[in-house]
Amino acid sequence: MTSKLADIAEYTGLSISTVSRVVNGHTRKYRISDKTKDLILSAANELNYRPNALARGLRLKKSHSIGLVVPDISNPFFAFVTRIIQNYAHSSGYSLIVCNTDESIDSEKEQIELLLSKGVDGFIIMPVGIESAHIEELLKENYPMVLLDRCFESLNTNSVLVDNYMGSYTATEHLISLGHRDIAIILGLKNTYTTNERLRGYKKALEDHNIIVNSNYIVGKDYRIENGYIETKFLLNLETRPSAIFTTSDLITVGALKAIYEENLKISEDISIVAFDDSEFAPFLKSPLTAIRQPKEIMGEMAVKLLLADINSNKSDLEKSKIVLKPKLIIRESVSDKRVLAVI
Amino acid sequence: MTSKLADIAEYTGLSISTVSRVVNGHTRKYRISDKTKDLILSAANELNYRPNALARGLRLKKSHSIGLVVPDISNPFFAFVTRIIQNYAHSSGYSLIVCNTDESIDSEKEQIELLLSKGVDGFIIMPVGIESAHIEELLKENYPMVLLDRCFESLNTNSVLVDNYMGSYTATEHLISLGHRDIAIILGLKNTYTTNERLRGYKKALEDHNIIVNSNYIVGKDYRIENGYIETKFLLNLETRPSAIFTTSDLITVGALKAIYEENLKISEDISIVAFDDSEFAPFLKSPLTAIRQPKEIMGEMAVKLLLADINSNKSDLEKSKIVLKPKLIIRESVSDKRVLAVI
DNA sequence: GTGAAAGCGCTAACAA
DNA sequence: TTGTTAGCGCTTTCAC
Repeated sequence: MTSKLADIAEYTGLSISTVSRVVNGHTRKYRISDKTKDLILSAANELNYRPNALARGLRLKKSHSIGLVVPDISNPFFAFVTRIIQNYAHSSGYSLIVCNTDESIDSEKEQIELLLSKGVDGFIIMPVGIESAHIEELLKENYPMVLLDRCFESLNTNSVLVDNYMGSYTATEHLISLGHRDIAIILGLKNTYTTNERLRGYKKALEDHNIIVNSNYIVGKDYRIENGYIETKFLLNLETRPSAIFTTSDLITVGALKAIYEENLKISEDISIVAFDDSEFAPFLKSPLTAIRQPKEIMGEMAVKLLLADINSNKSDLEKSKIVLKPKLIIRESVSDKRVLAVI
Repeated sequence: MTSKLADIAEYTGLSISTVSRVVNGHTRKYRISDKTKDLILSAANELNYRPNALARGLRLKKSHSIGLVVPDISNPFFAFVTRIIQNYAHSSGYSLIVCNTDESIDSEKEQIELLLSKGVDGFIIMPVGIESAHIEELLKENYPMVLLDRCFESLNTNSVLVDNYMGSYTATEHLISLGHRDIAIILGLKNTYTTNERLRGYKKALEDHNIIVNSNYIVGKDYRIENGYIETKFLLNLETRPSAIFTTSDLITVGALKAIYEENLKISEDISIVAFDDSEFAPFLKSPLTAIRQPKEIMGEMAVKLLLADINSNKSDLEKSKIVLKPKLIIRESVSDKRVLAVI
């Protein structure tokens, strides 16, 4: 049903090369006559011609597709960013091959290898973050790449990040400013740049306000709902229960909510909460959630922009850009004002 | 840095064909000696061999990738289903090329064309639904395909659906059973199978309980938050305001919530709501949301399963499967019991 | 057991 | 202004 260049060539009595030139719009460059051009174009239409991207990619060593590696595409944050990336990439003529790693480093390596096989022109990676050797490899071989949302301190890569340190500092300081001193933090995946930065911001805010860091209040190990649930359960049953919890990712927040309501506690009244990552639903929760909002659309667009620049630059020694965006505290009602209570 | 078959052939002094046979695991079939096999395998490793999927695909006319066409990947429902599909496809040896249509039929046609160019082995499509000619085309040319979440009455395709009629009937009947008679429905995209079915279920439930259908109460035109917001605003300001609203998709629900709280109304007390599509956040909303839950994981897995069966069947006259799954009503607290109020 | 060679559909350097 | 041809990396038939 679908035809190839040779079919059109035969049909029109012209050569394959001429047909190729016309269907690729190189008519000017090769000074193809209008007659020939029209003939070929209508034949292409007639014969239902569809270019074969595999053949084209093989020949040109360009597939016009980019590989997206994401930890969990069902997580609202990643889902949103993925949509932005898809849209922007598509409008720039690139398709997206999407790979989910489920936060597994082995899966991540495997997926990258696969994408390499598929001949993607570049990568946008939201890495698991606990290991970087395979990313370094990519870097050494000069594959166009940008790291998104998470990066490695030790690696000089293109990256688009949110200022995790600042976001975390702001969130913690907000709590402190409302009189909280017993503040817990539930962290995501250990030993990653993102987690380290968020922890650093938390600690620094406490220290700056002369609050001693309580290691019992620093918990968590990954980004799943269960982690949020378990750690919140733990915190709520501590002898000296914290007055506030800082959840460092949206799925952790869901787990925390689950645990809090299960314990029949009221948010704000009994326990305050501030979340990293804002959600569409945040304003409509029982206790509208005070949250750190990340500029998701900008992150997505910026990542594609950077990647395309990288792809289209021939110099391998192109400067790498590290773009850090500022998150924003959205104050709602999930944090109690302990100062008022003290006065009463 | 990366090598090809010819490099290994040269390195080992063997021929390209032998190398190909070994790296593809056809050693038995061709009775390759163990010595040769080991030699080649270690050379492949040494030289960092990576198969070129483009060349392979060109030769075999199989790309081991499948095209996923989705209306809005940032919508939690689609995001979740996409993750399931990605995981299952990957574990079956297939990559996913993901295309977002933003509910635009033109975009959908374009994306399908593009996927065809890329030589995908099959399609999983969640179609916009207002037009089917391009899908029919695919069908005629015998491309493996399954329609997911939405389908066309007129087309005999593989499809995995939720029983929209029943879900809608159940939701509406639930409202009626609690004494509601003025029930509005906010619909998604017009003239699509899904919307028609949901409307049909709503109407039938009303009719079965001798409630006259009020056309003022049937509103909505697409799946965006704004649609939910605008239509809810409209409904709430009607002279005879409905006592309950049935929102037929999760983004519509978000918009409805926004409008309701903006009008300073209390859910349940002032206005009841039941939603099609359950959300992680639903239990933690100000008014925990009564919702119709769709079996998302099953839908995703089933779609891949069906597609792989289609891909691997050589007979073009393979029976098409239409799988209809049952949704489930999750009762929470967003619907008031009007019967009690009447008694009081 | 292994190799030579054709060809998948396309592009571009070179020729005319 | 158009055509001839080599070759991208791979699989597989046919030959030995």
